[in-house]
Amino acid sequence: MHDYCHNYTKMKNKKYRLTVISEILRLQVIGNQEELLELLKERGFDITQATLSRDLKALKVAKTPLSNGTYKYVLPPQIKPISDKLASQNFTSHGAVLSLDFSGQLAIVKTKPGYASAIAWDIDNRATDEVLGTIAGDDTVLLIPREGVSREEIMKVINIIFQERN
Amino acid sequence: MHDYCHNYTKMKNKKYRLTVISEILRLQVIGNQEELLELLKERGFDITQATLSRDLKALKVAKTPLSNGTYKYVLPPQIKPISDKLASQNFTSHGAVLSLDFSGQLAIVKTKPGYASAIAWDIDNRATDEVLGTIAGDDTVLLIPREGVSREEIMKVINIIFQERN
DNA sequence: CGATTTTATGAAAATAAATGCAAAAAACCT
DNA sequence: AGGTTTTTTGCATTTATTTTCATAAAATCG
Repeated sequence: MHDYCHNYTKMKNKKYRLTVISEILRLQVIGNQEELLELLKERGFDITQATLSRDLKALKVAKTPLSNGTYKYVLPPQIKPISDKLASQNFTSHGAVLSLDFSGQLAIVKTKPGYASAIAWDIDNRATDEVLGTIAGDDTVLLIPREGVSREEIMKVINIIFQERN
Repeated sequence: MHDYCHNYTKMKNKKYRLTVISEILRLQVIGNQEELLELLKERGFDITQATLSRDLKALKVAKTPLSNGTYKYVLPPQIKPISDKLASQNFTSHGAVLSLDFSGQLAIVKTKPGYASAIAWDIDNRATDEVLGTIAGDDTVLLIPREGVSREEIMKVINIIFQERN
């Protein structure tokens, strides 16, 4: 049985908290974690600096120097979400990607004829963390994984990007 | 009285040092100041971490989390006045080269969209000693270093060829 | 050149941030 | 529900970064 009595004052939902953190950072200049911690407390999030540090890491928030000699935590540039909507709008779900194979440190993506450039573009834009770069022919994409990224990780991300609908 | 005996090995010029720091950060992943300090020492800059902290602040270098769980110091986005662009004769100083990374024995040069072929041509022609060949996509150049050529050497030559003017 | 002001730097101290580890909470099964 | 696994968190501590303060070096000026 589900618990209908969600206690919002005490809510410890990480996802929600991350959202709130993003909002705060978008609207005001935060120079250190203590400061942000204070604002979060005001909003009912009773966490420690350790957790906040992890949250900021998860959000990929960077600490950057300002011209006035202070610092500011800044959100990463908006990343295109890998949403179902997006996925269903381009060929990603049209089966343009035929196969993925590996040879040494390189990966080869075979596509339908003519699709390689388009597929490569998708990969470049949506797997920036895992992929160093791509080079497209007509029906083949050469994919260079970032050093230290495993084959599994590449497979996973390619799967996510080009997942078939059922 | 002026001192004519400038000791270059011990050169403590801030401006130059900042340039070198920028170069390093542009080309490799630095996760903390100690690490960078070490690289600077190798290059003859004998400074303390305190100074480096100030340097990074001056350069507005941000510390940002990576998806692999580590951190990276990143330079602020390059702001190029249009007048500079007009004044330049070739891509070399247009900032068409965005990044240089390595994976195994290969190097990947990311460029502005459409620039890859041109950049590849420049590399082919000006780094014949270090580079065996290149393959260009749209915004990615796959660079195959000559056997025995180190990453450092590649970084160096790419830096020389595509150095930004101030 | 001296005197004065500005800038750069190191050493040490103060802050800030990251993390190992254990425990608590939540999510997942049968 | 009861057992199991995964995720989240706090605490304590480590590690990293920033800053203060004193001094040295460089630039400025009369």
